[in-house]
Amino acid sequence: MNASTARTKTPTTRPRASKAPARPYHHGNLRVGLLEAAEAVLAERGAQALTLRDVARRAGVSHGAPYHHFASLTDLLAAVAQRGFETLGDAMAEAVAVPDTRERLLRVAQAYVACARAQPERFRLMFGPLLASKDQHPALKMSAERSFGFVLAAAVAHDKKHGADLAVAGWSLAHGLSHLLIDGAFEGLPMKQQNPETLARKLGERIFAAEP
Amino acid sequence: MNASTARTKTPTTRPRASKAPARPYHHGNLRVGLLEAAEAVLAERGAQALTLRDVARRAGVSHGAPYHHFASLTDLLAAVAQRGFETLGDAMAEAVAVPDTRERLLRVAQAYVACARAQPERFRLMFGPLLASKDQHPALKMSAERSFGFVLAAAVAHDKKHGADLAVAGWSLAHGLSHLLIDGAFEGLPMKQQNPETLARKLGERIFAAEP
DNA sequence: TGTACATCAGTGAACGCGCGTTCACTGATGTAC
DNA sequence: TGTACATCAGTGAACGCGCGTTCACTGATGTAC
Repeated sequence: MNASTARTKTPTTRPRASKAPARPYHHGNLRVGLLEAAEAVLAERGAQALTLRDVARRAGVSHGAPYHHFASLTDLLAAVAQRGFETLGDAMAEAVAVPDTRERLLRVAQAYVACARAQPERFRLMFGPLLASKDQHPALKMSAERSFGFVLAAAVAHDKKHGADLAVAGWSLAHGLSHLLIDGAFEGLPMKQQNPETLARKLGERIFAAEP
Repeated sequence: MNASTARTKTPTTRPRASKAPARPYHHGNLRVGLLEAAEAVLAERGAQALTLRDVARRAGVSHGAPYHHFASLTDLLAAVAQRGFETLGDAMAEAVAVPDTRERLLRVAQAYVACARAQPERFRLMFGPLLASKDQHPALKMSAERSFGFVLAAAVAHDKKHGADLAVAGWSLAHGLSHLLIDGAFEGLPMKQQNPETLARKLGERIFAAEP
């Protein structure tokens, strides 16, 4: 209802010597606008309830407009997931900037869990079946591999010999913990309430002691 | 294809003096038939591509028939997920039947991963967002809690003091590993190819050593 | 053993719905001269 | 600075589609007598 109101107050044609048009014919940066709208819808309703038309509506644009920027709904979703992996990768890059290799890994796990908790539905999308075939989305695949690279590198730096095992263990732990947390699986459990990222770190510590 | 063949061999309707009717009017056990059809469709296409009409088709029945057994599509899916948790719970019950508490936990982890790998799409459904609100499906919730109970009990039996932590760590590890395995996330990684359940056990061992 | 009848478990036509996608179009913008 | 024109980025009507669900119906089954 306020969308139409907002539109009414503007002449739109001939912006020249008039006020700033609230709704220009051209969006300006619709690609990004759509991605942001998609993230908003995603957070509200989840990936399976997300439709192209919803996203277009949210971006304040007709439902045909997105096709000038994305070939299909799946393409849009892949782009959203890609942004998610970029965010995750950036968080990991920051987490890794610490000298102690053990601390590095613990912080990577923390960052992983924090990312999942910050945008649960996006996290689900990133790893969900909707985009299971990442080969069809090379840019998405690259962003995902970048994130995974941080985990592996940190693990190898800590333990050259068992690096791969350590990486898989830590990654699985962080991944599983993230999923279970956002699913609320621990809610009925007899656990002292604690900050999830602290929990991630505490559980992560269990993984190191196995070194021979 | 063999379903119709199998059905052919049974008379059912007025077996009186005629040939065997290939398609009796009544299915006999449609509820179970629908669940099995749903599992087949699920395995082939995944949960988001699964439709009630598909399932009915697969079960060899009109698309209105399921409503005599399930109130809605969601109800059907919940029932499928419930069966999944029952299977998982049974596998855990078996895994747990071993005296050594440490071995017990390792075997629970193995069972968890095996269950996920046996029916990946069902696993996704069980933990996916489609049935996120388990409160609306009490039977599903109970089956799920039964499985989780095995993990917790095994962990507490091994370490009364840190049982909850151990349970959460092991459960997260198994859950994450399962997810990543069925997503094929490790495929491009420099890991020696190994049996996933063996991997589960190996990683699980890392978790114990942290005891003070 | 036979008959009447209530109940159960199917059928298949119909409903409205919102979706993804296409298309001819038009308004806005940028560039060449 | 002005004009012509190609190109870009929107609009909104239209398409066909398959979906979940409902409903009046009918065939099959079981039970009471």
